[in-house]
Amino acid sequence: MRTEPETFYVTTPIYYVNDRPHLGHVYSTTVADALARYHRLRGADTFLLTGTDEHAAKVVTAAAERGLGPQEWADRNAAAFQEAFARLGISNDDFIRTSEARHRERVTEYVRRLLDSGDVYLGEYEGWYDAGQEEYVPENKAKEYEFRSPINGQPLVRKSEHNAFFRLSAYRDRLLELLEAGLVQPEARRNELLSRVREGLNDVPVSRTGTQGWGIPVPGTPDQTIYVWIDALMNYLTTVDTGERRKYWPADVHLIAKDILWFHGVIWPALLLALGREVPRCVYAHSFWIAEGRKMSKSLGNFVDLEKLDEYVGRFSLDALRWFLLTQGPLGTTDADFSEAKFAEVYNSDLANTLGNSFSRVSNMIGRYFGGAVPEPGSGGAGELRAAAERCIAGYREAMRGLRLDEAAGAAIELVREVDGYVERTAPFKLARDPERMDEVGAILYDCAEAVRIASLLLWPVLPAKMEEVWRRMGGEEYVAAVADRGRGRLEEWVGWGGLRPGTPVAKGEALFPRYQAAEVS
RNA sequence: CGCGGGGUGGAGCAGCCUGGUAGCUCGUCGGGCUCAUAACCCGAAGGUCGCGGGUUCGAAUCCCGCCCCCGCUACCA
Repeated sequence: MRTEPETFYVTTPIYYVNDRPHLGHVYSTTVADALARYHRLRGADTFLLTGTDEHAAKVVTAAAERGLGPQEWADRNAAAFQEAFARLGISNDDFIRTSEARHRERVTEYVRRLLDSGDVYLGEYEGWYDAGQEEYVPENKAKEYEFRSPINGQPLVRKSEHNAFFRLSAYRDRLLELLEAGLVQPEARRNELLSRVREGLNDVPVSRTGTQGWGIPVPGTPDQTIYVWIDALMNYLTTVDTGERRKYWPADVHLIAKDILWFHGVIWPALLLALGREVPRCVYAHSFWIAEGRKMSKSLGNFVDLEKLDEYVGRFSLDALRWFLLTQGPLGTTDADFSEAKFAEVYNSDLANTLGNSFSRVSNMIGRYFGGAVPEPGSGGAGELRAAAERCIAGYREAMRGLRLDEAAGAAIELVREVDGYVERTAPFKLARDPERMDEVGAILYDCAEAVRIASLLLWPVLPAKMEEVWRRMGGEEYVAAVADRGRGRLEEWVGWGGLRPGTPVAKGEALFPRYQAAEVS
């Protein structure tokens, strides 16, 4: 027996505070939320972290354009993320902002330690500088653009400055070991990093100058600021590096998108090695959403923004949005398309026709034939639905272990489909015409209701509000109470066959997911 | 240039590592049922598995070459 409860720590990227929240942010965060909910449901001591990355140089300029100080501007935008996530029911346990004292203090401490150990050293950085953009252009990119600014075509100049460097090169072999052991997922992403790391690693500059006081100073070298990326990565550790929370480290999953894989799969683990801290168990990089078949970009102006998402929530419900994101999203290596037609199709097929309708027909029959109370199970022992439930639970568990949320949801919905097939084959509505056979009808409906109950538990991480509604309608107040306010459940015990008590009142209620009829265009 | 991923019925995907009936969801067509949200159940049509070679008794699967799309590589999760 365990004495300490098992912990589960999952993070989202911290979001660039100059951005307005959009589908990408919502997706990463929703995936992390569903994972966190699953682990809470099964009883793990879970910590879900999200937040904002605020020390970029462009924050200063964006703020200045609006006549604000960087902190003020960051405050406003961070609030927009917090509000958005609250409205979307995200169950984060904390929200870290890199401009907060708790973060700044610990980052300073980590960097001081790295300076002491020699993993960070002062040196000279020389490279191709784009004066117009006030930034260095990487060697290969500079070459590609024939040593002219990719933005305005002006010649790049050779420039050098004093910088702090991180001795990344020293960690090549240990990084390879970690990657080979499966640190990064999915496999395709891991292979990308493996081949790049095998080619060799350079030490990387980890400080900047001229940040106008915005950022975290390098200890002992106050004219230097810690490079925003390094500062940002450390959030995952700073937030839980306290007496109370240290039990959560190392993180079980850093959930990210593929564009920031290099920092999370290589630089961050190396920094942790240098700090003598454990590395995360998994860095999971998902792919991107495209919108209506086209890449989302600022130039096309086709970002699926919060307003658009709110519109979907209004039309289909928040859980429906979660369902679409989590079952159709780009968790794997290919990008996924966010399209209205696809959304409506998936909604009707999975949620209205299968899940909602199945709950509806089962609860209706219990109402009609048994006065709305769960009948007695059959004496001959549960039949095929029990076997189906056990199979689906096993598939679900396995999928969750591999972070395959779509597959986990699929396993749960499969159980609901089994209920439909079972009702069709056994036809309780026909048997019920014969008063002699009501025991038989009861046995069938008990199994159906029990399978629905089990499916609702499995589906909760993805569809929390709607499944809680199901629980309220069929005597699951215990579950509702347990998971309220980030509470923990006992999934393994709850999904055991026979948990549903005969006599429990079952209410049919309003349709859980009303069928969606697209507006007719004539 | 290089490295990585992908190309499978109308759509979206699985299968490929560990060769041997091409599977799932949706859509289409036909039938059934009536407890249910015009839902549910059964059946059918529809695929030269990007192209060309090769290995093999046998290739979607292994090997070689080629074509196209995507990522690393403005902006972006």
